[in-house]
Amino acid sequence: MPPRPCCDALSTWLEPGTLRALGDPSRATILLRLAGADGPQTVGQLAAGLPVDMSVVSRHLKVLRDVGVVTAERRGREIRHRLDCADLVHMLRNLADALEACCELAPAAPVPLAATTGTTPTTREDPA
Amino acid sequence: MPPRPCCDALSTWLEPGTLRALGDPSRATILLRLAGADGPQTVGQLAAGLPVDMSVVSRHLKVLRDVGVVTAERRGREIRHRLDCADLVHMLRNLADALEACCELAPAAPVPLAATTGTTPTTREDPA
DNA sequence: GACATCCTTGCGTCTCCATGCAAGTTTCAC
DNA sequence: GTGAAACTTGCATGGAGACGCAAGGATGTC
Repeated sequence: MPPRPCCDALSTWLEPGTLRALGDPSRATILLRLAGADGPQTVGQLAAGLPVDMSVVSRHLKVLRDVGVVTAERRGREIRHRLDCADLVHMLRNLADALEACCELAPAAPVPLAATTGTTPTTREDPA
Repeated sequence: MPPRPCCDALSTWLEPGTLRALGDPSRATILLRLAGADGPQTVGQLAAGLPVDMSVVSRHLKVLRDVGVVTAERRGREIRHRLDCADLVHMLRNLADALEACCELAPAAPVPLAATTGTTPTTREDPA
């Protein structure tokens, strides 16, 4: 089978490393706290609200830094962490686009007639 | 700290289970093959091009079905698998939007004016 | 019915990783 | 210098999961 353009894009943007980093519940909680905080957070601040040791939080933050989702800046004794969403948002949107393109090209059943895949099933709905 | 709207959305769309399912290299390969194929693929077809046992592919497909990324349809002896991107694309886009909103609200540097690092900020209503 | 094909599941193994504790490193205060 | 605070890292442990093999359904063919 010839390679498809959508497949190239998909292989580019489907990054198991980044997705796995986001796929851990503890790291997801840390991301949520970083997102909900009023500014950069220290390791101690993040660990204070979590039921795990500070060393665990430190290691999770390293994983998140390694995939570029979090950046850190030394400030005296403290190290202030903040979300760095730009690359991640870019990746997620490109991944979504690539998936959508692939699914539009490969419908469920082999199209028997000129059945256009007209309905774009992008149900936009957000929580309250 | 008070919850922010973007944080609510983020906690809604940051699904560790789905992200973890996508975060395995073998499963990513399976997804790529499903995306690049010309139509629904059987377990045997998918396993044929992978260096793992068919039972492994079968289990990976079950994981992908459980998170709604892949659907299966029995066809005689065979079970035809295909990508089911709609929900995943929806999730990825909402996750990207939520992340972007959070990062716009929490810039790198803390707010200079009248924002002492105390418990001052109570639910700043965001423009977005 | 018997048999083959396609796939799933039970089981044992092995690797990875999340975690906690303790020790080490870096920075600031004195 | 000494000491404290804020993190990081080394080490051990427990659990989850990825894998292969073999046995067990499910379905079609004869």
